Amino acid sequence: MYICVVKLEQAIQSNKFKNEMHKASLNILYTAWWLKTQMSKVLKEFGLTHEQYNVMRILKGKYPEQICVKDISCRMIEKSSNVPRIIDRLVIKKLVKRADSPFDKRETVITLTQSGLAVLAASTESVNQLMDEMVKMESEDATQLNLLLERLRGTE
Amino acid sequence: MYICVVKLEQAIQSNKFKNEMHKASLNILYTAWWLKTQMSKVLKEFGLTHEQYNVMRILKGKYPEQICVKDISCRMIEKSSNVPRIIDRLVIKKLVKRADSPFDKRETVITLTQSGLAVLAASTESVNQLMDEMVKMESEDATQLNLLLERLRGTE
DNA sequence: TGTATTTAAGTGTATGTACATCTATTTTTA
DNA sequence: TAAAAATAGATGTACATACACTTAAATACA
Repeated sequence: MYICVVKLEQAIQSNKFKNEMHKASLNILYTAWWLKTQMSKVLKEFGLTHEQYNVMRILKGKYPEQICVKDISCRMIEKSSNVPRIIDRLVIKKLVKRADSPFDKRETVITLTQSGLAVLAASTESVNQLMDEMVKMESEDATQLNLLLERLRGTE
Repeated sequence: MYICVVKLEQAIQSNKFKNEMHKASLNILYTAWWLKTQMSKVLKEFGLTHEQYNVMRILKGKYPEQICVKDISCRMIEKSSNVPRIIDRLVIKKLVKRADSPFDKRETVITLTQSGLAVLAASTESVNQLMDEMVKMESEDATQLNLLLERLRGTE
């Protein structure tokens, strides 16, 4: 499916919004879907899903330290992600390794493999390139956007 | 799982952002997940998922006119939604009806039932109430947010 | 110290997404 | 007008989400 660049009204074929806040909610949901879809296209070339990529990024953030499943979960953007299952698929592709924690036998610790590091580096380069091409926004606008999103969630 | 109100850095336990735009992307994804999760809690009381609710809202927008599956699809926020399957579940719950189109035998037309209308009205009231309590934002801020999201997607 | 509680991870199920494919139609066009 | 192309919807599969439940291990505490 081809996704052309369109305003929200065109994208969802509606201009009946209760108010600006209602429109903003739909705009956030649509923009999130748009971002994920664009990124997924690039990641697919590396055989990765958006969520698998997210887990790998988190592992890279601590590399070469090992990190347990719970600590990955609490760093996920979507908190209800089922991390053990995402890891299952990364293990099959030999991009990460599972091991028992030496400190707590309940925990499983995960590490990127050499192959995982390589795939992550290559895919990250493609993703960054896509973002540079796709997202046309000044740094000040991005800062303002961050401010407004935090305000919306009531964190200030 | 309890979702407390937190800044992005706390939410994903990271403050390593490549730049403000990178942070904004993650912020959009997180805020979208947060909005969906909060709404889903309310909708669950009515036995509805976020996507089922979205389909019903679209049907309401044209009611009492019937509308075909394709026209629902192109109004969905997430364009890759598998609308026939969402409708399957609404049919089982007798909230919508399927019928053959009299104009084009390939098409299936969908309408809300009386029960569907009632459930939609009640759930919409709850959702609106939630939004009023949850989202603390001035109308001017919402307008600015809409402007920035459109700018990010390159539609101006 | 022994029992109760909590915690970590994994697993089962219903729902949804992303994408490919199939069938029945309608539209195009040679 | 007959064959080819396009379209609408349904369906199959892999992956993910949301949430409940299980098991094993660690921690709390009586």
